[in-house]
This record gives sequence, structure tokens and C-alpha cells, in this order.
Amino acid sequence: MQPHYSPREIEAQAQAAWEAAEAFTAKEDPSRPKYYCLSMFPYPSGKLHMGHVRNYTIGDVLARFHRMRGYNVMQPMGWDAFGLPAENAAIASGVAPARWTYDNIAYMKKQLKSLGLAIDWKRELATCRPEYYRWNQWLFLRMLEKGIAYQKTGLVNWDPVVQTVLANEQVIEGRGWRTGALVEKREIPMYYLAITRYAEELLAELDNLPGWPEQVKLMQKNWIGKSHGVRVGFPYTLPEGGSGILWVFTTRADTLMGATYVAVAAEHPLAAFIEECKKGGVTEAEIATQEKKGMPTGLTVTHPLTGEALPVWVANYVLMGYGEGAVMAVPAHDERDFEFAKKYGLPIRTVIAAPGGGTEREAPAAAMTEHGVCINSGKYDGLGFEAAVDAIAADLAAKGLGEKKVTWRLRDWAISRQRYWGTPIPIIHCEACGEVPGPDEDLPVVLPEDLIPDGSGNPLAKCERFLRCTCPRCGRAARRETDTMDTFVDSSWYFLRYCSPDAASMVDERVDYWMPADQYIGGIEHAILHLLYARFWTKVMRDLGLATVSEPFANLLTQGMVLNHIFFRKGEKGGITYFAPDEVEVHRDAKGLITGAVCKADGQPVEYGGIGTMSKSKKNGVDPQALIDQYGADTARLFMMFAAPPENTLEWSDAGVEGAWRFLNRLWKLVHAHVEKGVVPAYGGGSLPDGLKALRRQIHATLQKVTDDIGRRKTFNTAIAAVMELTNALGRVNDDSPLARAVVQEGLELVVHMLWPIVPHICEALYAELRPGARLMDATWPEVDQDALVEDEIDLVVQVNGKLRGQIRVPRDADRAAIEALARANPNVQKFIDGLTIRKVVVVPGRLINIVAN
RNA sequence: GCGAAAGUGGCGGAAUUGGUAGACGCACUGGACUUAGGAUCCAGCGCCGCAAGGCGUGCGAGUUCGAGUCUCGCCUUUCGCACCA
Repeated sequence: MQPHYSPREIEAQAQAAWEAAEAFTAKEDPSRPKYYCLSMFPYPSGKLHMGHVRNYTIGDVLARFHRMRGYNVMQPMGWDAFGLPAENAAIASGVAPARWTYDNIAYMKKQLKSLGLAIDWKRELATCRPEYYRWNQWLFLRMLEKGIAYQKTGLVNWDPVVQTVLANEQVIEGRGWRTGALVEKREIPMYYLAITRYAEELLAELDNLPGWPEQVKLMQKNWIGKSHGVRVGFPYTLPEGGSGILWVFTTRADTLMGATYVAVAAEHPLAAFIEECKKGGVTEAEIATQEKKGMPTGLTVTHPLTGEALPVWVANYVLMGYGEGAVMAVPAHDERDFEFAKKYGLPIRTVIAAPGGGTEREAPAAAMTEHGVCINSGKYDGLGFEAAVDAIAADLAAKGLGEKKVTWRLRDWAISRQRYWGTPIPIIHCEACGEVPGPDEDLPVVLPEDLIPDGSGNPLAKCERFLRCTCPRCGRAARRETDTMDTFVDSSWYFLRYCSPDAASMVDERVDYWMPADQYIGGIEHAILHLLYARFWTKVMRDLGLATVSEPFANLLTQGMVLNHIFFRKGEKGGITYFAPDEVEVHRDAKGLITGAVCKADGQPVEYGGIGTMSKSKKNGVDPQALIDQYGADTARLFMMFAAPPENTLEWSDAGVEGAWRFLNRLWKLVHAHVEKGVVPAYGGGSLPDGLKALRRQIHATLQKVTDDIGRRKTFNTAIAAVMELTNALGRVNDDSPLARAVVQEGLELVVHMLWPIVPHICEALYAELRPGARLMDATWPEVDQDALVEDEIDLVVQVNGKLRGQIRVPRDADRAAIEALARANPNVQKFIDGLTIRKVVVVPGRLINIVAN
């Protein structure tokens, strides 16, 4: 056996052996339980980043573990290949997005392979290929038929200089990122998917997902935002004649008697699209944090119960997309209304009693938003929240000016993008027939791959060979739609295509074998949008009879981000220059805290910016390739899995990598030393002296813990820590007797089994030394020997008044009286109970005894 | 602003069901080996204290025989907010 661990060699060998055996090619096999291990597919941005390495290593550990446990495992991989960065690359360097994307895929695939992932590459897909996106188009047409897809107008960010729609990401402090021009809101026609039709099911089925983290389910629940309220009508008469009813939605109908004005969104039909409100972005965060602004419309509406005339204001805090796009304002009991009323001097009328019992303060200092009893509300005085809502809703209904209503925060999904690098929307514009769905025979509507965007508009709009077509209805010359689909469409069903990657239809019956995915792994940042869209899309496919599955992901693991230190220098003009961590020398104080740093190149100080997510712009990324080249894939995988539990953020540490490397070297040397003395059969029974009995107990206790940590808890860091402890214990054995060597042999064999999911290459190599000719890729997960775990005596902790005062060793089955007697006999315990009266003795079996005395 | 999480030694983290706080690793200190050490091995390592012991899980209260863990209030950080993926 080689005395030194050389990862380059053994990793190439192991990967070649897996490939030759086609070990990870998955085939449907109804005789075995299946395990579909799915990781979020990467966007081919150029090269792998640490987040990818972490994501795919977690998936690989679970895939390999379940394979050893006897499951029929399928772990696929693909490319989320459409999107904005390819267009940005084209703008920056003139390369066609297609070319850039395919080059990146080729490079990143090589990188993924060097990590030694147990992936079935036969199922690989890229969403920018016509054979994939044709089914986006096909399903879109089916949705149009069902009325799930429809057209209406929506708001976008408009850069007036380049005459282009901008993504929210491209708007920086209200200005276009390349032009610096003030961005305007603009209303344009778009296609929507009616995800709100599925709101009730998307909400209800969260309860059927025990394998999802509670916080993700809660975030989805809040996002869907089912709320029970009342739709209230405020009649009005326009000065020039006409009349109508202004409808609002409120969850606080009990405060209707306190309404002092009505506010509508800037895009509400009652308001003109007011110039002032055109400015600023379209994101909810921006709207919620901007200064409350508004203006009176000059109109008034009639309070449906009191008949009072209330002014109508346009307010920038009212969202057109939610409820009715208009609200009744009750400043006394809503914070936003309160702030607005203060600013514009509108009246504030308290109609709910404050919890303290205070009643009619003229000028409250803040809105009282709690539920309470109605006051100053005429016939409703004294009613609680529910009674008041019921009574008011009934009175409104009698007048035809209201009813109880359920409203959702969730909005329909706008999928139109005014971009080139995406799935063409299969719609044909005909002068005579209008917007006509493209016929199925035309699919796929192929995206030309040789166009190069320049940042102004969509190059498809100038591409005659793409645009020209005939109207399927009247046969006259027509033009194709140039909008493409949101890339969330691509990622909403790729996991279904993996199940039948070569199907002639969108999917085939193999989806019913593999789905749902038994484990889905990806970034927490996708907790809402991607996961919600994927759930919706799956349900639509189910309702079209394409699959039987309702919920695509049985278990969800949301991994944390990978962070690193940030260093920067502020320029004279306020610009910030970032420095990579390896470009600076860090200064620490006596406690090890970072106090400052200097740039190695010029010796001048740089500022320390704390810890943040690895990103290109902050130059704090670490290239995984350099890590793999220097230490090998196993060290990279081990460090990633050991440094933090998967849900936590992970701080990058060069020293931590060294630690992982050292452990693998120690393990190699330990097996080498053992093997050089000759391999022996693993311990197979017979009586053991106390020391070896304890070692064997540790071996099987470790196996039990690691099985639970990987399989149930998914805390790979604690599994590794336990194996490290066991390895240290095995290394301390200084006994060459046949019995001792047999126990160590058993221990080492179990160690390489337990570590195979995490560091498969080195384990494959070590196992071949421990059992010449054997391969771990064919091995099964070992069984815990329950007999080895049994202990005759156990240690108990003794506390006096909750403080640790001693330890006692008692027989495993000692009774309460015996334990108490032993505890009271302990000299240190006696010292602390001396002179006190014992009030109570708490015995926790197997753990501790607490003597309460005073 | 709204929604969701997190906060434990010098650092990453462990403590799984309310029951020994600090496993494992890193950093650091001392020693061994060595021509050499940025290799390897051994030992120590929360804070205060000579010790006995006391204190200690972001801050402040509370429940309990017992709280890192449960409850309430606050502070800080991170993620998401619908056109980044």
C-alpha cells in the first residue's frame, strides 16, 4: 500500500471505476424503493462557485448514503441556461448568449465531474435547447386553452434613454444601471398565469409536507396571504354627471365608522396616472419604505353607513395589485393611514377602545391597531371584533354596498419578458385576427442563437427571419410575438423532465415511478418564488393528465450561503474598490479579532468590511477549482460538510481546509499502518477484555449516530465529528494481539463505510486495501450490533440545587433508592447539603439526580 | 415597511425530548522529533481566582428542582418581497 495519500491519483482511479461500472446510471425498478435526489440546477454563469460545491456535495452525500441503504437512487443534473447574465455578457464582450452559455456549460460540467458526484449524466438537460423549451411553449398553449394563461397589462421599469424595459435588478436607486436615467413605470400588455386559481390548494397542501422546514411553509403561507375581510362600496357622483361605486377591501370592517378618507392607487381608474407616482421602482419593498405621498383627487365618496362625504386621495402606499386597488383609510387604527393623515392634516377618529381603557383622546400619538371593543360607533358600540364585522357586513349587504370576502395576497404570475435569451412565447400577431395562439405543429418556435443584444431593446424585434410567419387563422402574413418567458418557467418542471429525458412527449409514465423527488436541496433564497411556481406548475400538469403527482418535493433542505471576509478601499469620489482576501494581509488583536488589513501589493491599509456572501462584485469569492487542484475533491467535500450544518451560513476558512486535509492524511496513515501488519478478518464474536469491549461499543455507537445524523437529522458535521473521535480512538490502540487487531479491522472497515458518502474516493481506495478486491460502490450500509452497545454500569451526575457537585457510577438497572443513597454518600455532595433540610430529590433515569435543599 | 430566520470561547461549531455548556475541528501556548519545519507526534486551552469556589450561551424580565433550549419585551445580523437566478 502507498504510504502517502495522493488524492490526484486515487480520485482519477475511483472516478474511472465508477464510470466503467456505470454505477450511477438509474433505471426504473419497481422491486426496490426509489430515492430521487434532486439538487437545484445551476445557472451556467462561467464556473462553479462554492455555493454549487456545497449544494451538490450535500446531494451527493444523501444519494450515496441511500444507495448503500439499498435504495434505487436517481441523481440527475442539468442547466438553468436562459437568463439575463448571458445578455449582459453579450453587451460587455459581443459574444452571442448561446455561445457563451454552451461554453460555460462545457467547462462547469468538467468541474462537476472532478467533484466525483454520483450523477446519472444520461439525464442531463439544458433549458435553452429547443427540445426542452418546446414543452414550455406547448404547455403554455394548453394553459391558454384552459384560461389559465391570459393577457392583461402590467407595470414595468422603463429606461427612457435606451427605450428598454429593465429588470428590478437593473434599477439602482431609481436609475437605469447603464444609463443612469431616472426610471419610469410603464404599463404594457403581458401574459399571466392564473396561479391564484390554485391559491387554496397551494395553501392547504402545505399541511401535507411534513418534510419541509416549518419556516419555509410559513413564508409560503404568508406569501399566499389568505385573508378574510369585507368588500365595502362607497357610492359617488362625478361632478360632470356619471356615478358609480368605489369598492375597497378591508380586514377591519369593525373600524368602518372611523374611516375619514378613501385612498386609491395611482393606477386606479378613478385616478389619472399621476405624474408624481410614475417615478420610482415597482418593487414592494420600495413602495413600502418610500415617503408616503399623495394628492387629493377633488372627488368625494359617500360613507355607506353614515352618508358622510369622504375625500378621495391618491396615495403611493396603495397597491393596485392587491384587493381592489383602493382602501378605506382609518387613521386611528392603521399605521400607514395614520402617518398619511398626519402629513396631510386629515381627521383621525378613534372607534376602537384602547386596551388600557382610555377612550376618546382627540389626538392619539400613534395608531392603535389591536382588536378591541367598538366605541364612537353608534349602534355598533360595545361590540367586539367578530360581532362588529358581522353586524357591519350584514348592514352593508342589506344596502347592496358590501359582503364578506376572502382575498389573497398572491398575484397571478406575469411571465412575459421583453428579452431575447428566453423561451419565445408562441403567439402570432395578425393585423386581421389579433393575437393568435401558434399551432402545435409550429413547435418548437425556435429562438435564433446567433443574435447579439446591445442593451437597447430586444434583438428579436429586428430579426425578420424570426418575426415573419403566417396567421394560422386567416393565412395572411403575420408577425411573431417577441417577448420571451420568465426563466422561472424553465425551472418549474425540469425535475419532471429528468424522469423521462428522452420522452417524445413532455413527460411519460416514468414520472409516476420517480416522482415526487424524495429530497430537494437548494438555497434558502428560493424558499418562496421558485418553490411556489414549481408546485403550481406540477399541479397544472397533473390537471392536464400528464402526471399523477400533486406535490413535487417530499423533503426540502434549504442550504445556507457561503460567506467570506470583505476588504475594500474608498476612492476619493466615493467609489469603492474591493480586494480579494488573498490580496491582503490581515491584522488581528490579542483576542484574534480583525482590526485592519493592508494590501500586499502596495502596503497601504484597506478597510475590513465584515463577512458577506461570496460575490464577484465584492471580490471575496474563492475558486473551488484552485481548492480541488491543490487538495483534491475529497478535502473540498469534507471541509464543506464539516464546517457547518447545511442550513447555516458557512464561513470560508483556509485553515479549516487544512484541518480537513490533515484528517484525511491521518486516516490514510492509520489504515496504512494497520494493513502493513497484515489484513485480518473483522471481529466476529467471542468475549473481549474491558478495553476492547469499550472500543467496540464506541465503534457501534458511532455507527448508530452516523446513521441517524446522515439519514434523519442531515447534520453531516456531527456525523464527521463522531467519525473523527472514533478514528482518534482507533489510532490510540497500542495492542497487536489478534483480538485487538480484529476489532480495529472492524472499526476501520466501518469508518470507510461511514465516510464513503462524504469522501468517496479515499474510502474506495482504503477499502480496497482493507479487503483486497472489494469495492464500496457495491457495499451496503453496515448494521449496528445492539449487543455491543450494552453497558453494565453508567455514570450519573449529582446536582445540589441544580448545580453540579459530583458524579456516581451505578449499575444500569439501579433503583431510585439505591441511586439516592449513593448520591448522598458522595463527600462533595455532603459538603453542600450539610446543615440544610432536603426538600425534594429529583431523579432523571439514566441522566442525573438533583437534591433540592435549603 | 412587511414576512422568515439567526445570535454559545480568539474562530467555525456541539449540546437531538427542559437535565454535566463548550464534543469535533481551527487558532494559540508548551514540549518531543529534527540539519530544518509552514511536516508529524504529545500535552494544555471559556472568564476571574493561589485555592476553595464564583461567573458564563446578544440585552432585560419571567416560568421551573433545573433554561443555550420554553414565555414576554428589546438590540443586532442575514434572507425574501413577485423582471437576478
